Amino acid sequence: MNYKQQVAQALVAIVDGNLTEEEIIAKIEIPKSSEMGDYAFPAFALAKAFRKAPQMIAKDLVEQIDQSQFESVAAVGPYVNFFLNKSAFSQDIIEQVLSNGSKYGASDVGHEGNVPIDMSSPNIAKPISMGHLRSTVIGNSIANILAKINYNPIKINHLGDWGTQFGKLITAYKLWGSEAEVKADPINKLLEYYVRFHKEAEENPELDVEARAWFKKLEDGDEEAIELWTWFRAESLSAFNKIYDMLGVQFDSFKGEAFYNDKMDEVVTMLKDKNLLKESQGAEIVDLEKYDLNPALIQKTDGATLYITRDLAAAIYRKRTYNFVQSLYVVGNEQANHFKQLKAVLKEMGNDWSDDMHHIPFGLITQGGKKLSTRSGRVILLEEVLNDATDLAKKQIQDKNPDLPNAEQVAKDVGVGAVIFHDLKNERMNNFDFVLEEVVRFEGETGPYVQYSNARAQSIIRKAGDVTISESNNELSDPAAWDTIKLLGDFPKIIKRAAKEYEPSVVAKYAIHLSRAFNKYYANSKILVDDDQKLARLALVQSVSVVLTESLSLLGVNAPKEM
RNA sequence: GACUUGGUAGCUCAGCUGGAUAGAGCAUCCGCCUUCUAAGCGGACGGUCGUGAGUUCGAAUCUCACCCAAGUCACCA
Repeated sequence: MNYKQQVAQALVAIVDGNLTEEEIIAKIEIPKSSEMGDYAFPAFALAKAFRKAPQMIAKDLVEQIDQSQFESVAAVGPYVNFFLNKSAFSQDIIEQVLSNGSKYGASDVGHEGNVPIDMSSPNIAKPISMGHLRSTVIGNSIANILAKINYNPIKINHLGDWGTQFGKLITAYKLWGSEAEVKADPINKLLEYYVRFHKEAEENPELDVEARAWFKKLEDGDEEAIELWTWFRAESLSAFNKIYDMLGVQFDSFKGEAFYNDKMDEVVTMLKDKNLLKESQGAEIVDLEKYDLNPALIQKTDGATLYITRDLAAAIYRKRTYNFVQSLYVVGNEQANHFKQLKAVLKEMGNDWSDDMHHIPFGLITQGGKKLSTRSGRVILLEEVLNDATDLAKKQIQDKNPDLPNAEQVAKDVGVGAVIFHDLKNERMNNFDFVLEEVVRFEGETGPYVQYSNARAQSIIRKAGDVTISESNNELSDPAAWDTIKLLGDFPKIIKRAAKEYEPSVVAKYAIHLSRAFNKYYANSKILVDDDQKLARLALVQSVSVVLTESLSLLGVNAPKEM
């Protein structure tokens, strides 16, 4: 960054006032390959002013420029290519990494502002699927990234713990369930009752009547209904927590839909007071025509409230409770319209802070090209995927490194890491078709590849034995190490971009690039040879490990020191 | 039909605010473990960047139109 400015300052002195420093900075680009230089200035922009061919301009600029602070400056076609001083740059970057450690790349963009993040949000009595995985790991990673630039993320698991399905569930349980069964295997049993209910209700509509009655009881605070609901919720939650533990994700709040039950009347009243509610086809709506949106349906014909009413109450509650600077919703793209409506209604109510609410959408996971759905039986259970991945990692360890200490834990780190990384490495919006062999792959652009690179770095440091790696005197001029060093320098910029775009894949891609550069480096250059740059090389290896570990940590992936 | 996403190598995807011969991984084929873990490294093969116009010195990138796929479109969440 300072370096780019250096380049711009050197240029601004010799362009005869035709371009400002800012304009030059905007034009400066980074060549595709470092063989072409570290920064490049295309001379096209000066062609008109100088009335000369860009190639000539580039040549002239190189002759006039003060080259003292660069390794070299060269004209290649219409470009002026700048090569940084490798020794000084490597010393600078390595010092920054080693002195800051895991805090390298941190900044104070957020000023500790609160950012509630609505994420994961599974439904009680249903298993956590691959779809929830996306919301969970994307939300978790965004939280980590925002914390890194000093926001205060608040991870909210907006549980689906209310609704007519509980009437069905209670009915089913009373008919076919048993306490012992549920205790033994809560999610699967509850799901089984639920599925059976749907099947039998097709032939026996009486069941639906019964279910509605039970839900009514629940709403009215009937003791037995509440007791069952509380129990189902607790059982489900403890099953969910098992999976969250595997993923290494913690939440700051589990306030779900039920929590907002007594907060919706206020919303409806507010809407009425502001004359926003209109009657339409027997239901109460908010007209959003001026936003080019469909009307928001606030109250059904039977007076019951809907999803959006609950989300309005939740949004208002979050503003009051956290006074957020941003409020995020990590929810699938298929709900894009809903969030537009939600923000529009809040805006209509006079809440300008609705501009600080952002829907963070993500693409669909399909199987065999088809949408997953609980009802059709196309479910991929996250727990099974994580277990399969861990088992495969275990096999891999037996194969490659049978004497590895702590093999169980490493297998978990690698297996689960592979699954999480696979989900985060591509842009959120991409859809992907679930193929187990793809998700738990350990080679190529994968989590384990990054973990392996870090483990190798750690291994080298171990082998170095009793040496003291210092923050200073790390002037590496070796061209073989150059790409790695430059990538280390990019890390702070990468984090800011990931935060701005709410895009963990930026960090994941970076981790792959750094791993690749480092693997290439140590595969061809021996680190542990006794010469005057040995300590500097070790400092670089240590820096790589610090940044890889931190990158993985931002993604929510562990970085074992040995694997 | 309207709106939202997306359409880059056989497959999965990168490509930052338009710029130098369009890059990875997987798959296929070949080479490298007597030297820091081969979960690695190197090489080969492979692309009219959906199509057609336009803006520009210059377009995968910006504008418009069209084609294709997925998703959404008031009483589920």
